[in-house]
Order: sequence, then C-alpha cells, then structure tokens
Amino acid sequence: MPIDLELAPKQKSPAGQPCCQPVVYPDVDRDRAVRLATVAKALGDPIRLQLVDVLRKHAGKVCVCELTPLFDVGQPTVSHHLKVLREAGIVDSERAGLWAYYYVLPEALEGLGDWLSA
Amino acid sequence: MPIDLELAPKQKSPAGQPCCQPVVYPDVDRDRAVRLATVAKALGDPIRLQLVDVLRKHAGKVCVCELTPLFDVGQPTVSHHLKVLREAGIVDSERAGLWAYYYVLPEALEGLGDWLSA
DNA sequence: CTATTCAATTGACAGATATCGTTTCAATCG
DNA sequence: CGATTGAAACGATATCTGTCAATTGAATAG
Repeated sequence: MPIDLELAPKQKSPAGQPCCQPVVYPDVDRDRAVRLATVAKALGDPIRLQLVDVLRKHAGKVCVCELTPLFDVGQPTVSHHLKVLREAGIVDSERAGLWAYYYVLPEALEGLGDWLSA
Repeated sequence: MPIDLELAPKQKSPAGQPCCQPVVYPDVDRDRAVRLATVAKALGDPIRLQLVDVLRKHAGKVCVCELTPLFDVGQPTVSHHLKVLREAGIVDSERAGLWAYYYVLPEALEGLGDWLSA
C-alpha cells in the first residue's frame, strides 16, 4: 500500500550527533491533543461506542434499564461505562423519578470529527 | 444542559418482572462497533494522536528519529506507539535503507469520521 | 407513616491490559 | 568493524473491565 509516498531522503548523522533534527511539528498542540485523545479513548470500547450511538439518536427516550439488555454485561457495568462517557464530557444525564435519562453532548464529538475530516 | 430533551416516561415494573424491555437498538452493529472502537482506542493517547497528525500531513517525509524529539518519551516508546497504530490499521510503514517512513491509511480514519458526522 | 420494591450509582475486588523505561538485538552504511 | 536507525523483549507500575455487594432515592403498598 504505497499511497502517495514520496520518501524524503535523510543523511546519516555524524558520529556523536544526537540524531536528525525534526523538520516537522504537529498542527495539533499538546492541549488539544489531550482533549481529543480523551474523547477518543472514551469511545475506544465497543459498548461505549454503541451506547453513544443509541443515545445520539434517542436522547431522552431511553433509561439505563433499557440500555442494559442491549449488551452482554450487567447493569452496573453499563453504569460504569456511562460514567466514563460522562467524565469525558460526551454525555450527561437527567433524572426523572426512578429513571435516569442520558443524552449526548454534541460539541464533545464535534472536535474529534472536525480533526478527523480536516 | 438540557439540550432538546423530551423525556419518555416509563412505568415501574410489576413485582418480579425483569425490568423494562428495550425499545431501541444501536444502528451500529457489533462488528462495526468493534472496528470503530479499535481505531478510537488507538487514537486515545495524546502522543499517538499527534503522531497521526504529523504523519497525515507529511507522509513519507519523516523518519522515526525525527518524530522522537517531538515528544517527551524515548525512541523505543515512540516505536511502540507506532506499532499500536499499525496494529489498529491506522498507519503502515515503508523502509528505505536505515530509515523507516510511516504514513497514514486514510480509510481507517474515514470510518470513524463518517460515524461521528452521521 | 413505615416497610418494601425498584432504578441507578458506588465501592471493592480480581484479572486483564496499557504505558513507558531499560536493555537488547537486527539491519544498514561508511 | 563501528556507529546509527529502528524494533523487539522484558519488567514495574498503573489503568481498565466486569462482577458482586452495599447504598441512595423515588415510588408504592399496607
């Protein structure tokens, strides 16, 4: 898979030299990388990704007890995953009576989406 | 942050009943979720995300020894992160003499980008 | 009002996995 | 050979996953 690879030749460093100096730098600075990576990491589990997928399309309509049987894990585990998503700023929840309704905060996903399609 | 949340009321289950039945399902099936999560997980580290950021814009121009000084970790650690990215199918490498040139496989990122902006 | 039941969160735990440093090794070139 | 790029191997430490038990809080039955 060569893609459009046009190799830029290097020269071997003289003896004792540290190594070739960097000629390129990331466009994404450290802080932004940390933020984007936090979101990506939270999405880095199939269950959490499917949770976000459901919540994005059914915000306010689903309670945790309805999410649980969609997956092969117990209800506390689903709750844990939701907590991870909440701490990453991807979702938030509202409580009504016995039930907790989760919803996605779209801004959180926008950052990553923008970077991916930049 | 209420967003556009219109809560769908539930009823308390009768005694002994399992719990409310799910009424919604993920649009993303398990296999696709696993694939997307693999990519997201690999991007879930600031260094790896910045590596991808550099490589996307300078494919074939940068060798590993130039990437190393961009970060506060040693060369073996950079090599390790590149391996994680390679195993996730996000990058591949080509070797020319002493140097290894990495490049991003755009298809890998497209899947996640499409899902995020769907 | 009190006791019970249900939804959901939390804490503690074992097992798996990730991170990152040091050391080591293979390969290339002068 | 000697120096250099890069990867692999190993290990110490930390983090993640999923299960169980305990807890909180709201609704309901008596």
